[in-house]
Parts: sequence; structure tokens; C-alpha cells
Amino acid sequence: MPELPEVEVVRKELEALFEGQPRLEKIEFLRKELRDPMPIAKIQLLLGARILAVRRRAKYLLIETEKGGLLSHLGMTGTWRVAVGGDDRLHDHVYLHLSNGLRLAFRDPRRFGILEVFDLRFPEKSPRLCNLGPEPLEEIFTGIYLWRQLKLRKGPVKPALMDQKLVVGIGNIYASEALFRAKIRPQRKSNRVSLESAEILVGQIKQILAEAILSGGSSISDFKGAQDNPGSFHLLHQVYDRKGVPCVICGTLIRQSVMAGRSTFWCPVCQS
DNA sequence: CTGAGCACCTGAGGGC
DNA sequence: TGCCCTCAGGTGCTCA
Repeated sequence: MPELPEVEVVRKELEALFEGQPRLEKIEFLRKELRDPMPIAKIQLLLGARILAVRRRAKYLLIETEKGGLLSHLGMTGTWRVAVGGDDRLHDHVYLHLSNGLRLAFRDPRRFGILEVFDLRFPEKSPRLCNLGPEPLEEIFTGIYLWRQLKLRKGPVKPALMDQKLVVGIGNIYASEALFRAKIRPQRKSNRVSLESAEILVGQIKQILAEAILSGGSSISDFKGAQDNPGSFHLLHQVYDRKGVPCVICGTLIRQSVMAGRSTFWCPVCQS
């Protein structure tokens, strides 16, 4: 799935496609459910509305219209794509027909994605958004904040970084990558990460997410932008999916293990 | 409260 | 070539 950088890349592309504030002329559902049933009737209430903006909160895309908000999550394999005329895509589930002539497809083979409405006036109160931690690229996400949060936890630091209640947007790739850059072993107990290490880790998280956005995201497997352009950040992965490959710093072979059900990669020498 | 395990679903890739 | 197995960017449930 798309982690924060990939979602942000999609957001920017949608923003460009929504230039001129097109109307939602038709919303076509090719199936009734993704991971959960879609609230089709509520979504249809947005018909005819102009699209005003598209924002991102955590890994959610928030499309703001005159008549309300449309929220989407890309799950593991979700994408918003400009549908080309006549194509008959197996995994297209919803089409947004816009008044500028574009047809946007929500395409998601595994159907772990989400499509719902949200209240524009109180987005933070919507059920999907009300328990989220701070945005990692904003100033409130600091070393002292992370250190205090980690102090409260006994488990390993890597799953903690992926907990969206602690901080949003970091998924399985960027958790491994940020810990490598900060020289922290993923297995390190959260409450034993020093303030100094937490400061370094926050700096690395901000840097890696920003770099990934600039590179158009990581295109492992099938992530692509709305108009088929792949990102290139996966070329800069230093540990993720590199089991048995020499560490770029010290040459030791990268190791892999499973933590909280997710593959985890690290250098046994550089990270302690 | 926390953390672990698993379920949700399809497709890609490796081994034989 | 084909079959079978494992694994995949996330989240949210149950259970201890």
C-alpha cells in the first residue's frame, strides 16, 4: 500500500485533475463493497457538486465538494486512475465522471480500500479520522513527543512507529527505512529508546518521507500515480526487501524477520 | 490499556 | 508449461 508519500503523490495528482473545480456529474458503482459495504446512497448525494479541494489526513484522501466530503483509503493496492475510454478493467470498482470530461477510476485488486463520506465541518470527528496521531511532517511531531509516547510502550519500536495512534502515515517500508537511517534496531524496546535517539529518528522520518514524496513515492509491485507514472523511491530503499544484500554502509548482509506479522529488515551491525 | 494473531482479497513469483 | 505455496505498501477484529 501506499504509505504517506504515495498517498500524498496521488493527492497532488488529483489536485491537478480537479483544476477548475469540475462537477461530479455521475458516480458509477461497479460493485457494492470494497473491504466494507460502500454507503452508496450517501455518496450519491454529492452528485452535481463542484469539487473544491483534495486534502490528505494520514493515509486518507479527503475530497471536498460543495455538498460534502468523500473520503478514500487506498488499502494495499488501491489507486485513483484516469480511466481511458473503452477500457474494461477487472478491478475498477467506482467511476467518478467529472464535468471536465475526465473519468476517474477507483481501482483496487485486493479491495482493502475504503470509500465513504465525511462531514466537511468536522472532519476530525469522523469515525475514520478521530483516533489518529499527529502528522509526521508537521511541527507537532517532535523528538520529545515521540520519546514520551515510546516511554509508555513496552513492545518493540518498529510496530509502535506503524501505530497510527502514535503517528500517522508510516507503514511497513518507511518504518524499516527510517530505523535504519536512525541506526536503531527494530526490535529495540520502545521504552528504551533514548531522547537523543528519538530526536534523530524524528529527523530521519521527516527527511525520508519528504524525499519519497519528491521521488513520486515507492513503486514496488503496482503502485502508480493517477496517470500511470511510477515513483522511483524504491530505488533508494536501503534495507526494505533487501534480505541478504550487503548493507550500503558496512557491507554486512541485511537480515529479515517478522514482527507483528510484518516483514522487517535491518542491518545487524549498523543498527543497535 | 497493550500486543499478538488472524482475517479480509487477489495476484505475482519461486520451487518443483 | 503448470501447479502449489508463500508473500505483499493496511486496518481492524478477537483474545489473552
